Amino acid sequence: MTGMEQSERGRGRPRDRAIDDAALRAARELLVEVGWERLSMVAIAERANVGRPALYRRWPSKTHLVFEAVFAWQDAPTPVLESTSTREWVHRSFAYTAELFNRPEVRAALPGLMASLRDHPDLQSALWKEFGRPGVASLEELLRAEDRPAIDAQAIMTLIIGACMVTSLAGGSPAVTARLPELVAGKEVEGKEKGGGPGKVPRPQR
Amino acid sequence: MTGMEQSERGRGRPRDRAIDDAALRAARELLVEVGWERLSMVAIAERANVGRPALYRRWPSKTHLVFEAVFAWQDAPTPVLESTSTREWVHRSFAYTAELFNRPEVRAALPGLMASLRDHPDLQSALWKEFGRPGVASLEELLRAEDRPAIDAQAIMTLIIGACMVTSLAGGSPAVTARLPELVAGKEVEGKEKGGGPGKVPRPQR
Amino acid sequence: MTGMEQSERGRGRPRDRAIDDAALRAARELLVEVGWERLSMVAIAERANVGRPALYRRWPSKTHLVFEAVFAWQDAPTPVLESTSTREWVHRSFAYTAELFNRPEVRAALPGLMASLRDHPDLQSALWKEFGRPGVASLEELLRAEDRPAIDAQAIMTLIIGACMVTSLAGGSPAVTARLPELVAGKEVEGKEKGGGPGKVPRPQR
Amino acid sequence: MTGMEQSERGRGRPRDRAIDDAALRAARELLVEVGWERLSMVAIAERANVGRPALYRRWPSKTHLVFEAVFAWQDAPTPVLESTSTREWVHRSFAYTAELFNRPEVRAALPGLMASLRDHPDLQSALWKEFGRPGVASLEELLRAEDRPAIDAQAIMTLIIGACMVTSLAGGSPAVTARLPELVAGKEVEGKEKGGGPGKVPRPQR
DNA sequence: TACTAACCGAGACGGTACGTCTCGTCTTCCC
DNA sequence: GGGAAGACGAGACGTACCGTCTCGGTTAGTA
Repeated sequence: MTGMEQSERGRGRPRDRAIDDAALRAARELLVEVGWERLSMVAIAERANVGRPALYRRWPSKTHLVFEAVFAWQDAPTPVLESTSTREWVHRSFAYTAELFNRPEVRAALPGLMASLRDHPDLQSALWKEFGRPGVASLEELLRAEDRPAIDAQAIMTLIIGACMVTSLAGGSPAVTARLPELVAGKEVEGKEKGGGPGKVPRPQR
Repeated sequence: MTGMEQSERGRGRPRDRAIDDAALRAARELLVEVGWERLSMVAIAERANVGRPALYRRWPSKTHLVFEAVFAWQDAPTPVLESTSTREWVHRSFAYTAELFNRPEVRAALPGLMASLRDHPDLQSALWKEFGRPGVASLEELLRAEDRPAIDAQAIMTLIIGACMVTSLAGGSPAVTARLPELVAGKEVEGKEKGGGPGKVPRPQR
Repeated sequence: MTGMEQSERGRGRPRDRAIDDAALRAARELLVEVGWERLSMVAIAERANVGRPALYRRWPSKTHLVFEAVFAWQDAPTPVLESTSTREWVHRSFAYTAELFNRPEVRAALPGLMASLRDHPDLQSALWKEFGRPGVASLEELLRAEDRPAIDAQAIMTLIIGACMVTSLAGGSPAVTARLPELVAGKEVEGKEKGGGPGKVPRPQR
Repeated sequence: MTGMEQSERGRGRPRDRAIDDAALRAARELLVEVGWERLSMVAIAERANVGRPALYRRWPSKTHLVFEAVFAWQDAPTPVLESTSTREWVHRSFAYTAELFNRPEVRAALPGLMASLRDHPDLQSALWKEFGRPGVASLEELLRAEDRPAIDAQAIMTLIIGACMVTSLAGGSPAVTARLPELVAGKEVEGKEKGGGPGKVPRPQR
């Protein structure tokens, strides 16, 4: 925030912000339409009505562009789930996470995200802190109130995210998907189940 | 007809199984060395001392080849886990799956493979049929013996695979990893959920 | 053992002569249909209902097969042209040669023939002796009778063959083609032309 | 008509003419060294230090490239022969064409080129238009001045090209070759065939 | 107002992988 | 042993994309 931006900025024609937006938008659209593998820079440039060098002036590679397109676009940062029990928390979290991972743009971006997670351990910890933290904190409280170890919070989160990821990427019958929350919520399966609450076993449809 | 279907089998020179093995081995090695992105069919063919057409005769695309290479269904088709209870089955399956997903070649291939799954629906169903099937069958029996719905078998498999995938790619502390099997196996298996304990009534927190 | 002919001839199954014929016929047909460049052994084998190895057992390469197909199939060796003047001889020879070079199988085979002529000087002299000799001899007589050098016989032959070759391979309007014999016959263009004899300018037909 | 057609020219990076030259030169060299059959686009690209796409950007096929390479229309587009009579024109044209068809690269390429002509009709017409056209126009003038039909221009060109092609590929004694121009030029050119002159009876030369 | 640096689209460049094709050989079963 | 089927290594084909580089032309801000 010093005065650097003056000598950096004013020389020559400034970059057209509209190109950034058009490119990112085009990348998101194409990601959904053709997938990560068949996404090409030339296609992005054409859809955005932009020259290819304009893209490379802004992002050093296709990967960088797509990553910004997907992740610098968070309209709603992980809502904190208000719940009164672990069971409820798990069901709500499952619903939210499943919806998130089944958005077409997330489905398209997931593999790339995972590849970068694997290759950049710093992103791994960042992910857990940023993405998981708020929800996990509230879950930990619930667990403590139920005399269960706080470490289960992250484990439950892992199960939920993993299951939603697999379902999103490799498919999975609705009957199976419907059983997942109950299995993770676990425990009082027979204790409270009777009353037809949220734990009611959904009818398999196929 | 005269039984022509018999003569259909032995016609022409049979394929050399050694080529299958050499190609799969080369794919695994290269996957670890250069990663999915820079893995090419010509490199596989060269390392395996094999012509490129011989590869395309066996696998319709790079994805199919790598898919088979990393999951190696041929020599050890997902060992059937002999267990006496759901709990034991889950623990064993977790151990096996975690080991599988932490092999370097699987870690290298997984994201790219998942990106390609979108374009190869046949692999999507193959994943479930070939990979999960044998173990799931034995699990279903155990579940039936414990009066639990058979559909849980696939759901449990989903939880295990998903959790191992997340752990493999996004990291995860050993303390968390160690809790996963227990959470999936559930607690009521042997003690039938004694009483009082954590299962009683969830107290509202906040 | 007794006679050598036994060990040479009688061992194993004798080759099927019908395969030779079918292959050569298929090669000729395909040559006409798709041309020398796109002619492939697999196509010949398929059309002849024959395995590819059976072809390689008989001919060491595609070139050998096609050459035999084209040249071991001469049904009528260069007819000797009986004429009473150089002019008449030239016109008749042009008609015959043009017809020959416009046969589809000759058009298809010509380039290959020329390539082998270029590469095998012995074929060159053989060609002139076998193909040109009979006609050239009669032309030399006619020339001598008209007080022209005998060497012109070969030169005239060269002009006729060359012109027909160019016309056959690269096309050429009928109006042009029709003028060729007159130009080669030369000389008495205005002297004897009047009487509407064979020198009359043919009408272009298309 | 606002002059937009002007701005059409300079768009994008202009093609590097040095690449055209390097590719054509490489094609000529390789043609002489390995022949038409074993000439490959990749070999041309390598020798010319050029990417393969750069070749396909310029020529739609190997045939087109070699066609241009051997006839080299670009730097010396069939020199117009300035002559004062048909006779002189024919002699000069024979000399030029004979030299052209005896260049090693032309001898190497001709048969393969002719085989490919069948599949590339555009080259067939190009051959007549680009190769024969300029000279034929000047010849037509000469013919008109001598009261001969203009159509003979193309016919004479056909005779010259054909004779040179045959001589180049199938050989031919020098004595025969030397007579060719005289036969095509005809004798009546200057003396109008009347009597005595050189047109009377051709003296045997050698 | 004029200069000038950085932008812009179009498109050529070298490099490289793709998946297909054909060649000539080799290998297996069947006759 | 001949014959058909078909796999094999080698390698060319033509296409697509990557990331870089020229082009000629535009668009600010500074002089």
